[in-house]
Amino acid sequence: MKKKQDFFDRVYKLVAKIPKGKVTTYGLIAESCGIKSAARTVGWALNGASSSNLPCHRVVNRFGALTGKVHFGDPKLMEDLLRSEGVRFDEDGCVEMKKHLWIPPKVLSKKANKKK
DNA sequence: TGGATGACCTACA
DNA sequence: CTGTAGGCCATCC
Repeated sequence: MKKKQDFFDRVYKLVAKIPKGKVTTYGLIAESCGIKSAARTVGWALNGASSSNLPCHRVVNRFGALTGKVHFGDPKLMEDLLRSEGVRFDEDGCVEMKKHLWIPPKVLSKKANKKK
């Protein structure tokens, strides 16, 4: 059962590669891992990331809302971190994905090749 | 081994 | 267009 560990590793690496001041979504991470249908599992991966040095605060849901802020221990800390990086928040408490949404190169190539 | 849960997303009515 | 239901993958008990 080391393969599943590999899945986690993918998410960890991706999250760790997220540029500063940018945010990504679970769906994109899941797709980058090869399974867009496993967006939920991605959240689980981050669940363990909460205990790691990974910038899980850069990972948000499709709406750009900090869904896992509670798992950080300090919701305001998540906002503060993103704000510190230059990320702007909406009045709804969502991140400006239009300006800070970061998409993994793999997905970018795939989508580009897929001719959306 | 099997059932239940989870920081989600997509599809259909 | 809005709302509801289902599904997918992995981990935990």
